[in-house]
Amino acid sequence: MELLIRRLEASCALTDREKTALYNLPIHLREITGIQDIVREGDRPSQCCLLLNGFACRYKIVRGGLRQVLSFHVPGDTPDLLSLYLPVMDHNLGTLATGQVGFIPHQSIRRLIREHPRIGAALWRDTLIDGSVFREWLVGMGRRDAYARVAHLLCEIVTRMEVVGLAPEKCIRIPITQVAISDAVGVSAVHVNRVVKEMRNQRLIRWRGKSLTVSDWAKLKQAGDFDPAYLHLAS
Amino acid sequence: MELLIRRLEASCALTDREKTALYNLPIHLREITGIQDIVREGDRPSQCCLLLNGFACRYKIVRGGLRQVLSFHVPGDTPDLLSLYLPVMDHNLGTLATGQVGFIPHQSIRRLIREHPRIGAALWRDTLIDGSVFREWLVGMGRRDAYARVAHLLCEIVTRMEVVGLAPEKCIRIPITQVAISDAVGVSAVHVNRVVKEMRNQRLIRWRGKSLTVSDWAKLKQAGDFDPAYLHLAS
DNA sequence: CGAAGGCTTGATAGACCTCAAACACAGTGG
DNA sequence: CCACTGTGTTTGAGGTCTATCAAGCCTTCG
Repeated sequence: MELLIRRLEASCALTDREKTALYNLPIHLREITGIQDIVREGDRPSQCCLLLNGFACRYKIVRGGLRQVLSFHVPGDTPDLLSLYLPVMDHNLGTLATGQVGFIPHQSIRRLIREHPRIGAALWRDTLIDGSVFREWLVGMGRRDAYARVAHLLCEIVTRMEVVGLAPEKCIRIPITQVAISDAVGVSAVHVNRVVKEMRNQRLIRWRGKSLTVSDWAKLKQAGDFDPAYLHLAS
Repeated sequence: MELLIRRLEASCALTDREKTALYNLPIHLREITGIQDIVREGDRPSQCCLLLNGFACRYKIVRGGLRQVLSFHVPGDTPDLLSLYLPVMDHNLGTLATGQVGFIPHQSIRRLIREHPRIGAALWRDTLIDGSVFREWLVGMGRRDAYARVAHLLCEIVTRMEVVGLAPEKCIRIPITQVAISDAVGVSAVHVNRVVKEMRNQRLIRWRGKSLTVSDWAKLKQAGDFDPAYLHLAS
C-alpha cells in the first residue's frame, strides 16, 4: 500500500487522514506464479488489483491470434482500476513473471471515494494518466521507427520504476522478454532483437538476462524522443 | 447539451434532477471557423469544451514535424474533459472544419460533480471509454494492416455518429480529409488513397467530397475486424 | 543432463514510403 | 462567366524498413 501512496503522491500530496483511509482498505493478497492472467477480456470483476511485486501487462488478442500488449505495469500500479466504472473488461491483464498482487473490493473503493473525494480525484487522475500513456504509445506506433519505439519504451519503464524507487542508478530487474516487447511496440521479435543489438553496440544499454542498466540515459532518451511530460509526474 | 446527455445516457440513465443540473451548466458558445486549435499542448485550460457542431481531433506533433492524430470527435463529445484533473495539456485539440463549441468552466463542473456524484461517475466513465478507444487504436496500429486500419476507423466514426443520431442509413457528413486519416492511422496519405480506392472497388463504401455512405456494413466491419464492444455502449 | 524457452543471425520477400506529377474541385476575383 | 488559385485527390515508379522463414546457440530449470 506504501507503493500506491507513493505513486499517488507523485502527482498530488495526501493528508494523513487520507493516507490512513488508504492503509485501512481491505486487501486480499495473492501470489501469482509464472505467466498467468489476472483478469480476462469479457470478465466482470468485483475487485481491483494492486500490483505489489513483479510485472504485469495488459493485452488483447486479435483475429489471427496475434497479440498486442497495451501497457506494462510496475509495482504500485492499479491496472484494472477502470473496472470500477467499465463493468466488462475490454482487454486482458496478466503477469509477466511470478509476482504478488492485492485485491481490493470495488465496494470498498467506492466508499473510499465517497468519503474522501480528493482520493477519488487522485484515482481519476491516475486513470487519465493511463490514457496519456496510451496516447504516447500511439504516437510511437504511428510516427516512430522500431529503434525509437524500443528506446522510448525502455525509457518509460525505467522512469516509472524510479517513481516507486525500484531503479537505482538506472538499473532495473526487468522480467520482460524480447517477444513481449515486440508485442508491445508492434514489431517482430526478430527485429526487436536487431534493435537491441544495435543499442548495445552504441553503448546505450547493458542488458543481460533480467538485469537492464541504461549506460547512457541522455542518448537513449534522445533516440526514443522521450519526454516524460506525458507521465504527468509532479516533479 | 441535449447531445451530451444523449451520449452519457448511452451508458447509464440519468434522473430528471441530474439532467436539469446538466442543463443549468453555464456554457459559453463560440464559433470556430475552419481548421483551428481549441487548446494546445502545454496549455493550462480553466474550462472544458463541449463539441456542438462539426468535427474535432486531438493530435501531437513529433520531432521532425510529423503529426499523429490521436482521436476524432463528433458532436456531443467533451474532448478535453481530462484537463479537469490533468492541469497541463499533453496534446493539441483542434477543429477539422468550421464548427461550434461550448465552453464550461472547470469550477462549474467540479461543483456539479460534488453535488451529483452519479454525474461525476458518468464523466469519469466517459474518460475511461476514451482510454478504451486509444487501446483499440493501439491494437490497430500494432497488428492490423493499412486496409483494416482505415476500415476500422470508418466503422468507429459511423458508429459514434449513430449514437448521437447523425448517421441516418450509415450515411454521414465527414469533413475529414484523407491526409487527416493518414495522420490518424499512421500510414502515408498516398497509401490511404490506394486503400480507399480499393474499398470503393469492392463496393464497401461510397465517398464523394464530404459525404460518406457505407454500402456494405457487414463487409466493412469484417475488413476492419471491428467489434464495437470497446466503445462500451449500453445497447 | 536433457528439454524448453529465449536469444541471435542470415537470407529472401513484401508492405508501405517517398518523390513527383497530373488531375479534380471549390472558392475568388476580375 | 471564366481564368486563377489552392487544397485535396489520384496515379506511377523506385526504394526501404520490417516481416517471415529457418537454423543455430545459449540459459535456465527440472
